[in-house]
Amino acid sequence: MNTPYHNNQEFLSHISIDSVVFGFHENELKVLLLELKDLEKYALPGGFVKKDETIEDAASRILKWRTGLDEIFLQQFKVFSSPDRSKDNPTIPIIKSLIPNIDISFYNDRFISIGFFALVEYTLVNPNPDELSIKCEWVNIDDAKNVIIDHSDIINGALEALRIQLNYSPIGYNLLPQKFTMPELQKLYETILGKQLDRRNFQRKILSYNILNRLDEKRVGVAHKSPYLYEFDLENYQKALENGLKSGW
Amino acid sequence: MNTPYHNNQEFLSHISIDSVVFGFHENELKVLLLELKDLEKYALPGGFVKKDETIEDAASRILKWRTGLDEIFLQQFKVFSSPDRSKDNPTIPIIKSLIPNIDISFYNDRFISIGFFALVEYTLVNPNPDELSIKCEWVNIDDAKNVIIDHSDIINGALEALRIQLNYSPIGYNLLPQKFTMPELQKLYETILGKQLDRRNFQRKILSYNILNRLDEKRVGVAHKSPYLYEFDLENYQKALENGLKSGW
DNA sequence: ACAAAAGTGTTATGTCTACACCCATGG
DNA sequence: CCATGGGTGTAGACATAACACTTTTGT
Repeated sequence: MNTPYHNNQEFLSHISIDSVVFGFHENELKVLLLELKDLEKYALPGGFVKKDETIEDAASRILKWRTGLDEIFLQQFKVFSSPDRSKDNPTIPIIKSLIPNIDISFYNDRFISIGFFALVEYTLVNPNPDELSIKCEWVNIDDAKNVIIDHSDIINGALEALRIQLNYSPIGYNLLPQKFTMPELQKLYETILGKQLDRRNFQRKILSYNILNRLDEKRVGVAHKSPYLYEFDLENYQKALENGLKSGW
Repeated sequence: MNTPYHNNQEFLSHISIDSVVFGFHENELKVLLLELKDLEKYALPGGFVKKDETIEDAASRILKWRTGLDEIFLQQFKVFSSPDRSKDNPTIPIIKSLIPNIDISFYNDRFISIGFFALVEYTLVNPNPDELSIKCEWVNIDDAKNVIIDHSDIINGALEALRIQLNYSPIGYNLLPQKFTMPELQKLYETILGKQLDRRNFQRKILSYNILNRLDEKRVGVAHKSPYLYEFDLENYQKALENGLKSGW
């Protein structure tokens, strides 16, 4: 079988992409990580840029392979370029042992990595490991610690970018299932921000954007009072994206 | 004389840097552009990344060469990667004609460009052209039109990033001389944002950040009532940078 | 019936907006 | 002395923060 790692001559040298894929499940913010073979370390899903595609197309292609999803919300947020990051990359021995005849010089070069973050609906993802990894799985963001190279910096940078993004666009649409409750949306915000928010003030503020429709349905089978279900009002949601949520200056 | 264009084997292939250097003068927002030889086109100051430096160091080195300034406020904001951007790069013929024996294949490769924006104090800059350009000069941002490749996109992206930055940090420090008046600071904000602001509300908001000291001096020799001079309170300014200006959520 | 969570409302506080007035300066 | 811009203040609209009561559900 041909994998991306064989055909390194179709990629641009020195440039890689690493994506922090965020998902939300059971009130926890998760990140998609690969567990590498023979190491007890994790890595971000990443890859390289083909000679005729944009970095956005590359990130999209890579994540389609990892998650099965088309049309992922993706955003570049920072380039990571420390010269040290290319030293002692623990995936190189794995590649060498798995593909003995490979031209390893491509991987031994210095790489500058473009960081993307992605927002996906947890339940739609089919995590798919590659030949370097034993598994691809969701990890709670607080537990995403034992990672290679500077991937910890990349994760932190992505979270920071996500927090800023929260002030400019209504993030929930990409992370939640179609129907969701107000407390679920609030938990999402609280988890991203890492702080508690007032229930009533949160609801008022979110509703003031006019991007949610309350349905005539409630979440049943849950303990205590049944909360209403909401969905995003796509038309107003698009408008809100164009105008931006905050004025600032 | 040896210039960067000769020694292309010391650079990473496929990766370039383009910087949008903002300055503020006579109530206008300016951008530093190079006028290319034999073309009636302008280009952003840019360059390549050495094999052992970060992109931030590269951007800093390149701008030191162009402006004479150390310690420039610099921030990466976006990577530009359209495959088309490497076709018909009008600087390649110039390089070829100026340096006949050069290995042009480096420049003929596809380049992905990392966009930075820089904020500098206009009066401190000594614009310095390179061998490809007849001059390096300040151009009003509205007149920065006749530029090569996608440099127009890069300028627009930088301006957008600067506008967002305005909500997170007090920009004026890097763009204004040490002493300045409130109307000057306001004009800077108005120019960046492209809209008028209320004089009194602006002053109140800026002062509420507690990052300015009003001096016992006024600008003299100017028509009408003499405005007070202000300077940044560096201690509080640093604090404000750490905490961020806006809470948002 | 009770505990726990959800729906809804109120009040105080602060921030933003839109103005009006007086003052100083150069012409 | 006057036109122009700068310094300062204030009232209303609006947003935010803090908090209380009622309702619904599963147990």
